[in-house]
Amino acid sequence: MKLATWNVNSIRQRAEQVARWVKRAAPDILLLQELKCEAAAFPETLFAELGYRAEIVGQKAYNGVAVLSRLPFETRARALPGLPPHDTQARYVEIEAAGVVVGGIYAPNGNSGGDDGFAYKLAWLDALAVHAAHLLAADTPLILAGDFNICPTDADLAPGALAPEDALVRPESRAGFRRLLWLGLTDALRALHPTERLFTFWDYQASAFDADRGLRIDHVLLSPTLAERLVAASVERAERAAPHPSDHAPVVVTLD
DNA sequence: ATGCCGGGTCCTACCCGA
Repeated sequence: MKLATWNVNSIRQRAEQVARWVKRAAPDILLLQELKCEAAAFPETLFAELGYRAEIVGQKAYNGVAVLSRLPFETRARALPGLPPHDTQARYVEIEAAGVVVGGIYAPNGNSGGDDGFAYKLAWLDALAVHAAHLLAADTPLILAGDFNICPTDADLAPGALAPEDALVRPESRAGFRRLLWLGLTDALRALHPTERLFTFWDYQASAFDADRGLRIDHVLLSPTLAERLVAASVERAERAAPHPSDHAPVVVTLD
C-alpha cells in the first residue's frame, strides 16, 4: 500500500498539480488537507477519471479534508469522535480500506484566537489520542496521517524558523504528539530517516524554500503491525518547487 | 520575530495560515 498526505492550501488552486502528481506517483490512498471549499466545489470528476473515489469533508474558506482512494473503502467518520457536536470545523475524515483504518488529520494551528485558540488545539489533540487509544486497544491496523501542525522536536524545524512560544513548538503541543507515540504509533518518516534534515512545509515568504528554512509538521503515524511493514517514507520536495505551489509538500509512505 | 506570500470572503480590507 502506498499512502500519501498533502496539505494543498486550496484544492481549487491546486487541482491540476495534484492530478498530475497522482498520475505520476499513483498512491493507493491520498489524504488532502486545507481544501478551503465546500464539497460541491471539489474537482471530484478530475480524480474519478484517474480511478479515485473521494470522500470529502468540505468547509467554506477554511479547513476541509478529503480522502482519495483507488482501493474500495467504507467511510467510518466525517468528524473526530469526542469533539462537542457544535464543533463544525472540517478537520477529520476516517475510512477503512484493505482492512486498515485511515484517519486524515488537519489539526488546529493554535496560533490564532489567543488562549482559546491554543486550548482548542490541545482539546483536539486530546480527542485524537482518546480515539486512537480505543482503536489500538482493539488491535485495529491504523494509519493517522495529515497536517498535525506540530514540529515534534527541535530537529523538525530550521533553527530560528519559529519563536519558542509558537503553538507549533510549544511543549504542550509536543506532549500531545508524544502521547500518540506512547500509544504505540510509529512516526514513519523518522523511523526510516532518524537524523536527516526533513521538512514538509516552507513559508511562501522570504525565500524560505530556497533557503530550506522549513518545518516538519505533516506526519504519517502507523500502528505496530503496519510499522513492521514500512519499507519507504519520503517528502516530495519537487511539488513544493513547482510553479504556484502549496506551502506544503506531499509525504509518501509505502507498506509491504 | 514576522504576515514581506498567498489563500479565502461580506469585493476589498481583513482574516487565517505556520
